[in-house]
Amino acid sequence: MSEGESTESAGADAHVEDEGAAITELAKRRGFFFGSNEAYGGVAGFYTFGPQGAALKRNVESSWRDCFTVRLGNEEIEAPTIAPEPVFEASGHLDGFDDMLVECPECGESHRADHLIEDNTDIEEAESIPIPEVESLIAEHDLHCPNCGAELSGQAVEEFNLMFETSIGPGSGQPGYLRPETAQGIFVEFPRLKEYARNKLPFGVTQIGRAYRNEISPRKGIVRTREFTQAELEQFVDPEADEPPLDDVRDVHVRLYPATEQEAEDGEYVETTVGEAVDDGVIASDWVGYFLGVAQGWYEAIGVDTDRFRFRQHLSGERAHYASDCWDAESELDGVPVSEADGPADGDWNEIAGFAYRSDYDLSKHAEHSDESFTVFRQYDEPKTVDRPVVEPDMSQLGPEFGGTAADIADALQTLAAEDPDAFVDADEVEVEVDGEQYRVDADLANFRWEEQTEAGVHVTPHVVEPSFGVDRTVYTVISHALERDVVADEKRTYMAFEPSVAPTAVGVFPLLSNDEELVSLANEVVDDLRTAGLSVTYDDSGNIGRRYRRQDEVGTPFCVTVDQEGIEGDGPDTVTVRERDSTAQLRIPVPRLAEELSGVVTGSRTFDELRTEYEAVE
RNA sequence: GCGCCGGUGGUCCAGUGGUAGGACAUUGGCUUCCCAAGCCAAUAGCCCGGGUUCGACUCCCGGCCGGCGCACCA
Repeated sequence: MSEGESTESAGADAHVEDEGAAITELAKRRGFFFGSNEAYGGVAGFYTFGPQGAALKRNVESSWRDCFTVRLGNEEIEAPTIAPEPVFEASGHLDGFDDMLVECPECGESHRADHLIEDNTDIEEAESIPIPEVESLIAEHDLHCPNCGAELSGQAVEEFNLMFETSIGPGSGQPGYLRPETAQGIFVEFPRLKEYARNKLPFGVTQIGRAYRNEISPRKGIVRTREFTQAELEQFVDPEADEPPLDDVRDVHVRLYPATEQEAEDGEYVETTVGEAVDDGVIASDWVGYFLGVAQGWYEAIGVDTDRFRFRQHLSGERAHYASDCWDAESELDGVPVSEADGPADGDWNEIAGFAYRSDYDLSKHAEHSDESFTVFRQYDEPKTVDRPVVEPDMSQLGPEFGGTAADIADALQTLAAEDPDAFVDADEVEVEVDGEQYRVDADLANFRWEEQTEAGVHVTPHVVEPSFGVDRTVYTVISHALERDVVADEKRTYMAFEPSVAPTAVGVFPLLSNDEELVSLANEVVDDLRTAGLSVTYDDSGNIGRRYRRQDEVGTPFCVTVDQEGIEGDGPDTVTVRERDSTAQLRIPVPRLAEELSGVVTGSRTFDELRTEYEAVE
């Protein structure tokens, strides 16, 4: 918070004190989300979305789908949440998701054993060392607790895998794991998915689904849980041939926090456009830049406050070794807008999405570990004619001479010809190695020659660009950024300023008087009309009218329809009043027009301000 | 996982070694009302297990849950 700043503006922009507590309280009371299984004491890291929260989340997901699947022309799949062990051996999660913890006997601090070894010895990649060896390494190098200095030698190293393990089938079955990310479900099926894309790059596959991580200590409510929803897009591209439609988002404004600025003393945001950032090399990958632009638009559409939002680049140490560039979308959750912060370090910033250029890492890994091919064939514009070294070993001679190893020797000859064709030229004998043994083969038996071959194209392992969204955190952000307080008719009001398109309920309908049968019956007709039009509608006749408005304000219902006596008098069609949440302004609209007009403002094809020019204001 | 603090109706809190009270919310009635109005009434609670005690929501121990700090967050 900057000094000397005026705090007199107590309007809708004044941010809410202790926002986290306010949201938790509201979430429980109004049914957005709450800790699960409270009847049995609860378990940390699991949350249930109540009626409001589930609807909000559903709308956010559907908006994501519309943006990242439908509008970008991608395909969505739904993979299982459990996969057998080999999948995670290939993906690296079995090793990489393993934490080795050693606890200090004196102060009780837990430390990553592999980090201790890496920090205090010349050993790198200590993560892959087996536990018993790690224990002896700690003793050997006489490692001490970085916190209190106590000796760690002799302490047990505990293994902690962040994946939930299960067994598939009866008895011990085969080991399986709940997926720690949805992405592998797409990568594993790539050989089939590329067929559906008619073997043409680029193409994108999306998935929205649950993922599971057995976090040591889940915190911050819904922001970090053990079961959560991801929305991921895996964009498969030919690294040499494919370019994103960058012009679509070239002018989109973004707030960037590059690694260089994070490392600088007085680092600042770079306020720029996607186009400029890519041109200047601030964003290294044009694909990543493209998706940042698409995402920026989406976040704005679902009501993320751009003044509490940024894209932060991963520092080199944070980045997976195969990822050439990686940016996170981050939202601020403490109620501190960028315009009021002293600098980028201010505020409570949380990762809500990651955008990574993952190269061919994922597909190559699965190609290595499985029997499938994870490539796409790229045809040349014109077939190329090339001279290729060819060997055709004479097996009728090699067989009798080398017995069981003859086939391996033939393979070795093939490899040698491809790698070092000169070894065959003018040679009487060639030497190959099989299982560590050297074999000399008469060059004539190899039948080496140069052959002219026609190549129609190459097999390319696609690179993957991955925008990956945490849905629950996004929902929390939307709630946090929508929370507003103001004063209406001298009464304090709390309301959720959700975008109409994501609001859990679109319209509240009330009869002004609950004991007037005429009003009640028309109100019920209106409810039917609006529901038939596809709107999510709630009916309320309990308590006075102001109370009912406030109930809907608190769950962010953007429009309320009140059926009053005045509207059913006279000769013309019945009319009702429509009240807009944020301004509390009211218009009188004829019932026959109601469904169409409200559908328009809820889906965003019209605005309430447009309606204001067409209909009579109330009061 | 370690440390500190906390856990009382739906929510937010007060309180006591002899089992509890407020505010708001909710429901019904009256009022017939366009922004949490008024009146009457109702529903609803001491996180779990063990110990101490004649008696524990209260004190002690353990667990679970939450907040904060450390660690962790591919």
